[in-house]
Amino acid sequence: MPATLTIGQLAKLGQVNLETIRFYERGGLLPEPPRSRSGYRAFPEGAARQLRFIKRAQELGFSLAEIRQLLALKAEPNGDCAKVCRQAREKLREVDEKIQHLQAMKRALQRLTRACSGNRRVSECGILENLDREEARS
Amino acid sequence: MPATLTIGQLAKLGQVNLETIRFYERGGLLPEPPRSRSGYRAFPEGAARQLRFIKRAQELGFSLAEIRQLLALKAEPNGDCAKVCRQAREKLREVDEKIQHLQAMKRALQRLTRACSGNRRVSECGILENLDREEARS
DNA sequence: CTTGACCCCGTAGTGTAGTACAGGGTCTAC
DNA sequence: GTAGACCCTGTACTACACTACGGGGTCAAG
Repeated sequence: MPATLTIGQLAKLGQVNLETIRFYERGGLLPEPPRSRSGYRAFPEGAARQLRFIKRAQELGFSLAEIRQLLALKAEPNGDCAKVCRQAREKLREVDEKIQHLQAMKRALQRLTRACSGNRRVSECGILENLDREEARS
Repeated sequence: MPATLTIGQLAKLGQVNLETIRFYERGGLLPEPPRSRSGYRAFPEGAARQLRFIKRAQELGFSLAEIRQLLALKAEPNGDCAKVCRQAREKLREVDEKIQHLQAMKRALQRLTRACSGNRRVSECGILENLDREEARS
């Protein structure tokens, strides 16, 4: 087992498309790896860790731009982690906001589905009437 | 006060960009309006209602493609509204799923922010460690 | 020594929902 | 009669995160 990975091996390991690796490299999310004589990328084991970091941060709702920032902070040898914490708290706030918003949508949709008996003609459909009405949604 | 609206008037009334109106027209969300001799669009009052319908459905989480379907159902004179209700219930389910997903993200972020005292160096940052770890998030 | 799997690069396309712009015509008021 | 506000068309651009493709080079097995 070699100490380095080809792009295809890294992609398989990280469960991502091979093009995604190149895309991340172009975007500065993965460092440019050394190359073999023939120009093939030879990723160190650390690349798999970094890829995992990216995927995990994504699952938490961080955009690639934000992940770039996190990686930059991580790379500063003597930086303190306060900025990282601030990022995480800010993201938490954003996620919370999205939840609030979706819950409002959910309540409105519940009202609508209750307004619908399901067997009337569209001309008397409570849902369509609601969306059509002059006033704000009731 | 004329019985018809110019595109600019409709845009102002509906609080959308004028280009959005043309975009909706191209996408079949607003019917092509009659034109003046000089080729200006002359929207009937109903266009403002339809625009409101679109915006309201959007607020509920419907995509433009779904709204196109709703409008088609609405236009069928003798259709029944069961399909509309199914759409609404399906959307409710989707919204609920998104909420679940975001709540999982929220919990994970809360764990992370608790793991961070805020004054350590990045090399000991609980958040970065967590994102970096081999195993699934704890 | 050829076949097939893999890799390279650069460019272009996907989907969603718009937004902007260039290069013109029209309409209203002064 | 001309300035300024409005309208027309078609095309291209935005953001986001990829994904695909064309045209080539490389590498290991048989």
